[in-house]
Amino acid sequence: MATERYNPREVEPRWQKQWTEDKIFETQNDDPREKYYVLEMFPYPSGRIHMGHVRNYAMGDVVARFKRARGYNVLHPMGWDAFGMPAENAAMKNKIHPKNWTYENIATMRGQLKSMGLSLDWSREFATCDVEYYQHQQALFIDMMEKGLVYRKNSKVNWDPVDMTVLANEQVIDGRGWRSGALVEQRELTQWFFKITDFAQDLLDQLDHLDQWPEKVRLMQRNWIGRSEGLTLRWAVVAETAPTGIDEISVYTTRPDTLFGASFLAISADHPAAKAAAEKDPAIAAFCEECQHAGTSLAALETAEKKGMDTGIRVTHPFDDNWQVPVYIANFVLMDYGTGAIFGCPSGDQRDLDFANKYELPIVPVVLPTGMSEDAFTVTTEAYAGDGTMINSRFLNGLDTETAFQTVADKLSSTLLNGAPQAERKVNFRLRDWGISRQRYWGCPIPVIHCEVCGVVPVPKKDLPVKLPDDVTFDVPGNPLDRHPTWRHVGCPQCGKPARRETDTMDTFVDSSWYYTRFTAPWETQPTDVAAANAWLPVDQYIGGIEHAILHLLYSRFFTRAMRETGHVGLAEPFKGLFTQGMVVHETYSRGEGAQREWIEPAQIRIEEIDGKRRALLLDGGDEVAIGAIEKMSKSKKNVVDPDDIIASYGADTARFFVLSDSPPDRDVIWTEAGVEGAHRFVQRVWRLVSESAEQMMSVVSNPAKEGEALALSRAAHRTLMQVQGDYERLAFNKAVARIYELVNALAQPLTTIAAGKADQAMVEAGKNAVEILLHIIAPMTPHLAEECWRVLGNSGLIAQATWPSYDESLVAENEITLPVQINGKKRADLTIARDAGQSQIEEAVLALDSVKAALDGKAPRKIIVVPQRIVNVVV
RNA sequence: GCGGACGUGGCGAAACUGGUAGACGCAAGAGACUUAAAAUCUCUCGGGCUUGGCUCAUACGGGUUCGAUCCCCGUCGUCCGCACCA
Repeated sequence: MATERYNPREVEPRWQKQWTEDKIFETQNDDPREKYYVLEMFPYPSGRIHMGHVRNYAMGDVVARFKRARGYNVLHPMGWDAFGMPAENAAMKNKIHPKNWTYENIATMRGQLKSMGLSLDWSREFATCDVEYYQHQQALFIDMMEKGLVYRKNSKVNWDPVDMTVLANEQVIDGRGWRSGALVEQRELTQWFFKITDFAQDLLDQLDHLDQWPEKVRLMQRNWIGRSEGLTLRWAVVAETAPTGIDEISVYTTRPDTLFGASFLAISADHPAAKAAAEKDPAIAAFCEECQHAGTSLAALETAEKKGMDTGIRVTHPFDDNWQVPVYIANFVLMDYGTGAIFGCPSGDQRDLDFANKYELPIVPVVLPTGMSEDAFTVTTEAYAGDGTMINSRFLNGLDTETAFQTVADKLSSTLLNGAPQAERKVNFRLRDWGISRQRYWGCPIPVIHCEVCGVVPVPKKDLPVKLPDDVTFDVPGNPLDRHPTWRHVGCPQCGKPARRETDTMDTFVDSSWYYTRFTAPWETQPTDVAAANAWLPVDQYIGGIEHAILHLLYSRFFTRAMRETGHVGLAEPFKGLFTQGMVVHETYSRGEGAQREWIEPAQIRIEEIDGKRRALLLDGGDEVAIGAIEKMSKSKKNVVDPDDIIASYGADTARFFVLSDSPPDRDVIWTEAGVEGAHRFVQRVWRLVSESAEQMMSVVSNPAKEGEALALSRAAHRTLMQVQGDYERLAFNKAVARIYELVNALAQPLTTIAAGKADQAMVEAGKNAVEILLHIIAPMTPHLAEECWRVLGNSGLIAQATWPSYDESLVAENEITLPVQINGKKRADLTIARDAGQSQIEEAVLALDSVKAALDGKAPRKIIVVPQRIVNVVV
C-alpha cells in the first residue's frame, strides 16, 4: 500500500511518448464530429520558451483537452512566426546565418513545448520562413495585386543612415535608431501598401458582432480605426496672394457649424501650397525644413510648441467674398490626415485658441453653451468644444450645432467654386493603409520585378516561389538582397529584357495574418483548401497577449477579407472568440544604486522572513539585496524563471497548474517559489491519495452514493464536476483550481479510510466514482498526473481520450436548503427548510425563530422579503 | 489632452453581476508524529470589544434600496490604450 513519491521526471516523458505513438492529437479533416478550433498565438523562435509561453499554451491546452473530452473534433496546431529582425541581428553579431539561427531555435523550443505535454497536432507544424509557407504568401500577394488591394506609393519613412534601413515607429527612440543610435532621417521611399482602408467601415461595423472578444480590444480597434464625419471644404485663394499653381485650398473639418468663428487656415509643411510659398520665400522654406526635422518621439511631441508662419496667402470666406482669412503653415498639421489643411476656430478648439493667442488672431465665440447668457460668455484662454446654440454666425444664429452643421453642409454642397461643389460631406478614418515594405533580408520576398520597359510586373505564379538566396553576407549594413551579385538580376516576364527583382521583403505581420488559415490544410498545394478553411474557420478560441490587440488582430481581420475577395476563404472574421491573457510577473532583486545597480536572478536568492519582514539573501555569501517592484519577466531585470528549470525540478504538471491557479487568466500572475511549491504539493497529494487507495478500489464498480455516509462525498464530486465544467467553458481556470482543491480536501478523509481497508462497499464505490471525476476534471490541467492515476486505478485506455463524465442531477440539487435570515438587512440567523417550501411556509418558519421573535418583541413585522433560494429579510 | 479599466485581509483572490463579504491558495502561528529534519496530519488566522455574542470593515464622501463589493453622483489613487487626427 505504501507508494513512492510521484516522480514527474519518469512519468511525464512516458505518457508523452504514449500520446505521440498513438497519434491521439492528430486531427482529421474528415472527422464527422462537430469542429472546435483552439489556437494560441504562435511563438517567435527567439531561442527558448519563457513563462509567458507556458501560461499561454497551458490555457489553450486546457481548452483543447476539455473540448476533446466533450466530444468535439478539436484542431489545436502549432507553428513558428519565424521571420524578423532578431535573426539578422544575430547574424551580424554572431556570424551565424539567419536561417540556421532560426531553425536551431525552433528545434530547441519545439523540444521545450513537447516537454510541457501539450495536446498539439504536430503533424501540421510549419514555420513562416519555410519556402513551403511563404511561396503561398507570394501567391496571395499577386492575387491581391490583381484585385487592386496592393499598390505602391511614395511615403515618408524613418531612415536609419547607419544601419541603412527603414525603421518602424516603435524602433525610433528619442529620434534615434534603436540599434545604431544614429539620428533618424525622414526619407521619401517608394513602398508597397495593402489597402486596409478599403475595409475601414466594415472592420469597424463588424466589431459590434464580435461578442466573444474583450470589450477593451474592440474599443481599442474602434479608436484605432477612428471614424469621423465631416466636410471637405474648398477655400478660394485671393489671386494677388496666390503662389504659382495654387488657386484654392481644401480643408477637412468635423465642425462646419463653427465656420463663422474661423480666423485662419493652417496647412502642413508638406502641403503643396506650403512648398509653392517656400519657393518664393527663404524664410518660409527654412520654417518648413524645421517642421520636417522636428522629433517624432513621444517626448518631443508632448512638449513641442505650437508654431506657425504666415505664408502671405489669403483665402476668401465661403460665405463672404469680402472676408479674407490668412493662411499659416503650422507644425501641428499632418499631411496624411484629411487634406493636410484645416481652418482654425479659436473659440471652439483649444489648440486653435493657443495658436490664435500666440499670433494675435481674432477669437469669435460662435457656440453658446446651453444655459448660459450671451453677455456672460467669453473665450480667452479656454475653448468651448461642446454643443450649444449658434451665436455671432449670421444666418446660423439661434440654431443648435447639429442643425447648423447640416445647414452649412447643404448650402456649400450646392454652391459652386471653380465649377465644382464648394463642399462635400466626407467620412474620414484615422486608419492608414498598411505599409509592408521592409529593407531586410529575413522576410518573405515581395514577388514583383521592375522592368524599365514594362514597369512593375508581378512574378508569374508558375515562377513562384521567389526564394531567398542562402549565400548572403551581413558584414556591412543594409539589405543583403540589394548587394547580392546575381539574385536581383532577372529577365522581365513580359518582354524578356534584363530587369531587376524587388529587394524589399514583407513586414512579418503579413506572415502572421493568415497562418491560422494555413493550419486547416498545411499540405495543400494552393494557399488554402477552401473547403477545409471554411469548415474549420473561424477559430473558436484564440488566446494570446493583449499587446496584439490592435496590429496583429486588425491585420488578420483585413487579410481574411482580402482572402475572401481573392477566393481563398469564404468568411470575413477569422476569430470568433478571443481571450487576452495576462503576463507572468516576478519580483526584482538588485543591489547598488543608479548606474552601479546590479540586477540579480531569482535563482541566486533565498527569501527569509526576519522579524516579520521578507528579506532576500544571496545564496552565495548570504548578503542581503533589495527586493524591488514586481514586473514583467525580462532579461534586463533578470527576474526570469526558466521553464526548463521548473519542469526539471517539479514537472510540467506543476508548472501548468501553477500558472493557471491564483490569478484570473486575464490578469497578471505573480510567479513565486512558494506558489510553485504549493502547486507541487497538490500534485503529490493527489497522487498519494489516489495511489494509496487504488488497490481497494480497483476491483469495485464506480458508483455514486445516493444515501448514507458516502452521500456527502458523491454530492461534493458531482457538484464540483458541474462547476468546473462551467469554469472551463468560461476560461475561469483559477476558479476551477479553487473548486478542485475543495474537492480534494473533501476526498482526503474518505480515501484515507478506504486505503486503510476500513470503508464499506458503498463508500469504496462512491470513492472510486469521486476519484474518477477528480481525474477527469484535473486531466486538462495536469494531464500526466491524471493519466498515471487513471492507470493505477486499473484502466487500460488513456484518460486523454476518455469522454467527459456527466453529473447526476439528483446529487447536484439539494433537498434542503439553508437560507440566511436577515433582520433589517443584517444576518441574524439561518433557516434550514425544504427546497420547495412555499412563501408562506418560509414566513411562518422565520417568525418562529428565536432571534426574530426577540427582534419583533411581540409586534408584527413591517415586511418580510423572501428571495427564493437565496435569502429572507425581515423588516421591523 | 482624449478614451478605458481597476481599487476587497499580511499577499494572490472568491462572492452565481443587488442577497450570509473573504471560498480556495500562499505566508504566518500553535500542536501531533519523529532522536532530529523534511514530508504528512490537526487547529488558529480582517479590526475592535464587555469574546458561546456584539460591533466596525470591500480606496474615500454622498445617494438609490428591505438589502450595495456590485447601481448612480463626486473625490483620491493605480494601471492600460491613443495621442497635434482638425
